[in-house]
Amino acid sequence: MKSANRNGKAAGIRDIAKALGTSIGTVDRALHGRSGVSARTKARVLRMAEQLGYKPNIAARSLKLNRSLRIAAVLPREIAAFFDPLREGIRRAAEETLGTQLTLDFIDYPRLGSGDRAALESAAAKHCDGILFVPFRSRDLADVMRRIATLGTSMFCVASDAPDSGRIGCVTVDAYTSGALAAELFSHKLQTPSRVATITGELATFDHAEKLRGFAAGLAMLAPHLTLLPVVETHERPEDAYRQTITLLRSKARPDAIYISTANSLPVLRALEEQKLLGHIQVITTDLFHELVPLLESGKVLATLYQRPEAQGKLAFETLISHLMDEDKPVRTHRFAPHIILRSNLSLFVNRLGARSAAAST
Amino acid sequence: MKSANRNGKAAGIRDIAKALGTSIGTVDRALHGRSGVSARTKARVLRMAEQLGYKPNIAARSLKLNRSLRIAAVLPREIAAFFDPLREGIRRAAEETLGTQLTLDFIDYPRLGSGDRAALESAAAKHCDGILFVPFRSRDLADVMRRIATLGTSMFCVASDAPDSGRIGCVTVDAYTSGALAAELFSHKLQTPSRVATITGELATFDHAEKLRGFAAGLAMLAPHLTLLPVVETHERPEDAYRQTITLLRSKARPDAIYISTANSLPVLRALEEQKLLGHIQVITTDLFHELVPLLESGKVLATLYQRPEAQGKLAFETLISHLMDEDKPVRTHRFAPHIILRSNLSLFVNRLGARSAAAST
DNA sequence: TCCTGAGATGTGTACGTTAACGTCCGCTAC
DNA sequence: GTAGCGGACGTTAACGTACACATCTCAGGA
Repeated sequence: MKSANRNGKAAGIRDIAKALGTSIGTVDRALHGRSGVSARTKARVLRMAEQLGYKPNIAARSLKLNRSLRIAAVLPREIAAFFDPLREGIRRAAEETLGTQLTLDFIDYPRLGSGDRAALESAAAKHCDGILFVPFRSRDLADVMRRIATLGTSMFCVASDAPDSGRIGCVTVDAYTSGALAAELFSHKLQTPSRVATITGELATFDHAEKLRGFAAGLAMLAPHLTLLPVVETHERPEDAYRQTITLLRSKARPDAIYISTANSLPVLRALEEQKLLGHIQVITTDLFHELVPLLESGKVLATLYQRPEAQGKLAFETLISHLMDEDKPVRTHRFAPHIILRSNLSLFVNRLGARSAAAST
Repeated sequence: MKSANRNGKAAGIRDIAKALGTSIGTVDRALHGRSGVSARTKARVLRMAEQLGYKPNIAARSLKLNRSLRIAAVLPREIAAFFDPLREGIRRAAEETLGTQLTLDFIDYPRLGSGDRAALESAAAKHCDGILFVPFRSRDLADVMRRIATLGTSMFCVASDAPDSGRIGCVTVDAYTSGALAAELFSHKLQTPSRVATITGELATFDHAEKLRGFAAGLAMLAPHLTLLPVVETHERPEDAYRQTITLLRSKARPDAIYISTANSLPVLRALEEQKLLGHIQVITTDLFHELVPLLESGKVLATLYQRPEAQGKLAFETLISHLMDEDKPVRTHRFAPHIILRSNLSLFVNRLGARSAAAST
């Protein structure tokens, strides 16, 4: 409305200078709070800028500054169903980033908990401006993280948080809520007294512990008729997960429902299928991948809590970049609401897996 | 990786020229497919560009081109709980838009179906490059839309679709899925034969009809034990909604569950409360606003299907802009997955309402 | 009185791209 | 033979900003 004053063109720094009969150098100094301007002149410039509705031209600025940023994304290859889309989200966000010449390196390591430290070190050796990574077993990594942070690299967490590690921010699903949602869904579906079990990855990972906390709290509040069995911790090892599930299913206190709070749910589902219990035990899983689709379609899995890896990657990257471009801008840590995927809305999410569908089938 | 070849700086148009011993003018013509370059030279330029990993500097381009776009967002004031955040999403997206000097006009009209045509005309009179708006009763508006579109203004739909209206794209929640989700949630909660009712706004609005189609299909597929009562159409008039609900609740075939597929659910909820049926009849609503919060917290409303107005606004704006900046880029129409809000994840969404909370209470 | 230094202000260049304009050259029609 | 023309290419001036540098002013000490 008022931003264009005279002729429809937006006011620039030289318009301010002209209006004040001063030079663009002075205006520049005043606007940026640099030294070398008298208080009086500075005030006049700021007032005139306000009056003309001055908005800096970001294109011109970033052309002039011509910054270059180097970002590394240190992520595990496994679980691909989660980390591939997360990488894709980062890649897409990077590609849409304007105003800076940026180099994005993906540094992969085999699995969560295996090679992450080394990968982090090698990323640090490249002297990046920022590193995106997953703080699995956060306490073990906190020292490395803090060291890298003091070297001037901004550390940013995705997929799990690591409080008190020198990280400048993080983007995760709200883990507590994930757990609570699973509990609430069970509370609606199971209307008679039942036993529910939880199978998790690594309790030393902040977000996994949070999920279980949320689940237990949700059960306590919404479903007093549901009994929570002791947690099963798989440490993300498929064989362990399978064996522990078999043991669980053969135990006297066999659960009527299972909440799998890690994306590594396949071994558990395999055990359930082999014991012919799929469809008889209510199951809520975490995240989405192709093997899960038919199970959701047939109702053998009640729901899955989708952690929106692509959206996480995108937002994490954008937040990190925005911090690097503008140091004093406060960095928020974002907590995503997980998507509840049921049969009815499954198709909307399967489309996103589509691209990889062909690749997976070869 | 390979994008920076010699010294770490990315290759520019003049690097290509230098490498080829030609001029930047020629390179520019070749890269943009303009006339005035021989086929041979053009091929050499393109090859060298590829080889050097040339990426155009968008900052420089947009600085030079210095385009200015004028966008109008034609939206109703009612229902504020939906359209205020939608506006906010548009505003925020506009503010983050780089590379163009844009003017964004918000043109408001009282209510859906009341003043929308006039508002649309007044927006068209401003000769905008693009218009964002809500095609309520799409068939009635199709002729206006087509006419404006032929005048060179790109029409873009939010919140509902209007197929075959000359619109260049749209962003909505997947309405069919919304309805199907409501049905699925009821199918889990109501495990004995029951009657379910639907209360909608305007069946002539594409998305409202779709929701009911999805709801009916979901019931048929997942819950044969649930009987669907005839639809109640409120035309978004609060008094009608209230009266019709009272009639419904007093009828012999009183429903055990109600799906309200319009954001205008307050009159219905008031009727339910007055009849002391809140908590006894399962209710699923659409969208989120402050009055709904205590009802969800207490379990009197089972769930609400959140249409993510802010995200819709943001994406709609971004898609429209991206089309206006780059004509030949194909415009996708986006279908959002609605968020299922239950008690457990309510807090994550209430935070977004927070800012308006204070304003609403004054 | 002149010199010095510091603070205040003006000037000019560069960032990479675009597009208007200028130049060269070979061809054709007279 | 030459004027006219058009295709192929080179040159250059912007776009708005940031910053290094030049210039100016004025106070204070020698």
